[in-house]
Amino acid sequence: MTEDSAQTDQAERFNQARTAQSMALLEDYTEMIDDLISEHGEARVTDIARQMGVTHPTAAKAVARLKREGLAVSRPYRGVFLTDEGAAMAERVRVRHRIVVDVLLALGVPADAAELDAEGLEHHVSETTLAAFEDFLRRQG
Amino acid sequence: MTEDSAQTDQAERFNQARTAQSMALLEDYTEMIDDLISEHGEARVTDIARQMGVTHPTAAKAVARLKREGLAVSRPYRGVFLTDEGAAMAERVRVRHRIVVDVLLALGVPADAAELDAEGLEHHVSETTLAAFEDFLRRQG
DNA sequence: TGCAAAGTGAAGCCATGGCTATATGGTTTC
DNA sequence: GAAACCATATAGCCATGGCTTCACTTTGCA
Repeated sequence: MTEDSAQTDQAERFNQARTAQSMALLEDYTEMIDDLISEHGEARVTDIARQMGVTHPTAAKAVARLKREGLAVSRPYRGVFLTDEGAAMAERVRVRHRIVVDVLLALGVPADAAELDAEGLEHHVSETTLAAFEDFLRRQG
Repeated sequence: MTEDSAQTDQAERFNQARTAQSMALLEDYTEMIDDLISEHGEARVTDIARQMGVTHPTAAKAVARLKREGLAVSRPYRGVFLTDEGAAMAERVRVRHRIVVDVLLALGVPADAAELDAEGLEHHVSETTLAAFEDFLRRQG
């Protein structure tokens, strides 16, 4: 019984980690689109692709998925724009990224490594952990 | 130029985060196999599958990949065993997992959330960041 | 105004990591 | 020793996220 639920728990952890990485792409793209719109007033598929380090078709496919999920809208040969939901996600992601980087810096991680690792880490930080991070940063001053 | 290299840098970060997750599976499986051998003297595909929360064929496919990468060996209808390289990886993963959990706990993350998030986070912690984590834990006492 | 370059879209390929279903090899038990 | 049951292997399917190639708009400039 104990052993059984222990196994289930661990399997659930793995499963959760796996599904988290499925969200990661959406989060990265929404944040990138938000960045591009802020900086250049629009987000073209080509720009998204270059910034993400992938080819145009790959970016286009990702945009299609964002549209399917209701996070973005676009018209053929026009730029990509975020829905309210997409913009909210981008904002959440940005805040979380900032917090993760700040925590790493506070722990003594060099700035470049902090930025580098944060890109991978941020998608696996739960709400609970994020809240703890914020508390920690507040205590640190 | 500045803008160009900035783009390249960011794209590289994303690429690195993507390849990191390709290692994640290997790491999880080697660690799991190591655990099973320690506890039960052998690692059967069925056990691996149950522990990882996947079906047997999925686990078998993963084991095939481990063998291809030189991390594990197995003979048909016999258990799976780690090579020296695989065992070294398992050990590294175990140590890193422990450190990540300890850091989260030190930051005030609840124990269950720490374990849960560590499963996803650990694969994105670079050597540099890990070293900083260790220093931090030493300073904390 | 028209044409070339650049951006976009569509189709089709590959690898990975899931799954189900089916066949076959081991083991245990009677 | 044979049968039944469990473990393993194999085959084939799906979705995702990369890629290349090719066709078609847009756009900008001569």
